[in-house]
Amino acid sequence: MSTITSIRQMAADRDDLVEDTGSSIYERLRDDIIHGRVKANERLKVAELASRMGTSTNPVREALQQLRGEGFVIMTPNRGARVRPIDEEFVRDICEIEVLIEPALTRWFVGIATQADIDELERLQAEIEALNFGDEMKHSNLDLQFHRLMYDRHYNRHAVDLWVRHRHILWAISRGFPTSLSRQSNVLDEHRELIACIKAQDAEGAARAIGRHVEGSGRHIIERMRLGRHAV
Amino acid sequence: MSTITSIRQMAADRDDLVEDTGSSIYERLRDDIIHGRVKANERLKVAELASRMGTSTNPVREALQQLRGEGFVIMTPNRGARVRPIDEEFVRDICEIEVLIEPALTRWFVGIATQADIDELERLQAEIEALNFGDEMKHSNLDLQFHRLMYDRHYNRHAVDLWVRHRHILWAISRGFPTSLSRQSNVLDEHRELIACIKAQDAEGAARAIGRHVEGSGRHIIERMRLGRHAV
DNA sequence: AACTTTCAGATCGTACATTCTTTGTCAATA
DNA sequence: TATTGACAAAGAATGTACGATCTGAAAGTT
Repeated sequence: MSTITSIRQMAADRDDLVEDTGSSIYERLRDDIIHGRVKANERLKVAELASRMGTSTNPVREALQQLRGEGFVIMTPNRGARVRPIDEEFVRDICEIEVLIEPALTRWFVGIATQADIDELERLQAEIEALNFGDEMKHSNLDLQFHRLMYDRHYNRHAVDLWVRHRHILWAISRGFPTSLSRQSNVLDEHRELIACIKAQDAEGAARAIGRHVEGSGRHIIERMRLGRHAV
Repeated sequence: MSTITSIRQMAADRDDLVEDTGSSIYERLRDDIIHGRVKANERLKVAELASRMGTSTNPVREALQQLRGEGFVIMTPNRGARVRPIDEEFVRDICEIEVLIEPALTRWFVGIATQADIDELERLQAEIEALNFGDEMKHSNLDLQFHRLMYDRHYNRHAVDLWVRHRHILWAISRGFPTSLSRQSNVLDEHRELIACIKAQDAEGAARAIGRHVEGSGRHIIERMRLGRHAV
């Protein structure tokens, strides 16, 4: 037993110098694409990436295939992979889809919400307001919990998965961007209105509120992208 | 060398009875999953698949990664891939998403449609009616052209890609299933109503029509799945 | 009975071979 | 002389083979 753990430890130590923070090749590549560290439509050469990542070509190839499945790279036969541009259009497209999906998920939630759910939403909202955008990471987590509480029990797993993926992407893009004061107050307002509608069993109102929420969030991200072009 | 070719030949011969029409490994795997030829949650072993496909393991691995990106298989580290169940729920989930997306795409199309577009739609519709569901493949192609004409120029490439993917999946599932007479007439009616709304510049009406179209199509596929559970 | 050891089966990583694309050079022609 | 075409060689993607590592379960040991 001790031998096994020591071997594992050695492997971990050996990789520390290449800074392998548990992040897989897939995640590193995706992050590079989302944050624009690789230019749009740039060609991704397997051998080059492999040497950069400190591995052989196979893991890179598989990561690229996965990214292709998710639409982050575009592959043409015998001609390799190119990065799909992650620009304002991309964000707008995703947000427009979410403007369609999230209201539907929310409408359904209004029908099944219990008092306990509402209490939990208000508790999270109170925590968010108390934090007041002090810690980006914590806020993001609370916000995630807030929306997850509404969507996680939905029967349409496919739609929820889509939402999760889109949220990951948007979060990765907007990470590091500061949230404007105006957007901050809007976020709080929209959450409060959402809770009020759920309390009043007003499904349509809740749907409209979440629609505005998503749209405002998207607009804010796009504005930030236009300003600070990757303040990594 | 001759040994290798003979081995390949053997593998090819063995698979000829499963019809190897030059289709890629990815497509074959995806087809197997969509058509339920591999059971839900079944484990997919690369070596086994490789020999079945008559190739080495690497192409299979990459195909699996791509399928993972698209959500058809679920992979856990060092533990391989499992099949994501493709059942009525899956179809319902996809259709519900399309019920949200396609009306939005259609609404936009009404705003940019030219007389030439309408003429082309009517031409395609006339062809569809003339064919009258005689040739499944031809009908599918015409129907694809019909909807593609409306969606292809949309600015939201992400939404259109999603539509294309979903349509491929649904088509793969419903291939081989006969279309009931009632559904046939409904399809024609819905197309006609759609064209009428576009002519009249009635965006909302067109959106409602396409919504009913998608919903009816989904319902029909699910009914067929319930009936012919193994008409492979 | 619980824990450890062992081993087969499968995944993951590396190295190499093959095939296709692309690029650059050189000669032939207008 | 400039342009085009063929052709060779480099570059890169795809496929094959094999070794290393991990998992799961069945054996044996205390």
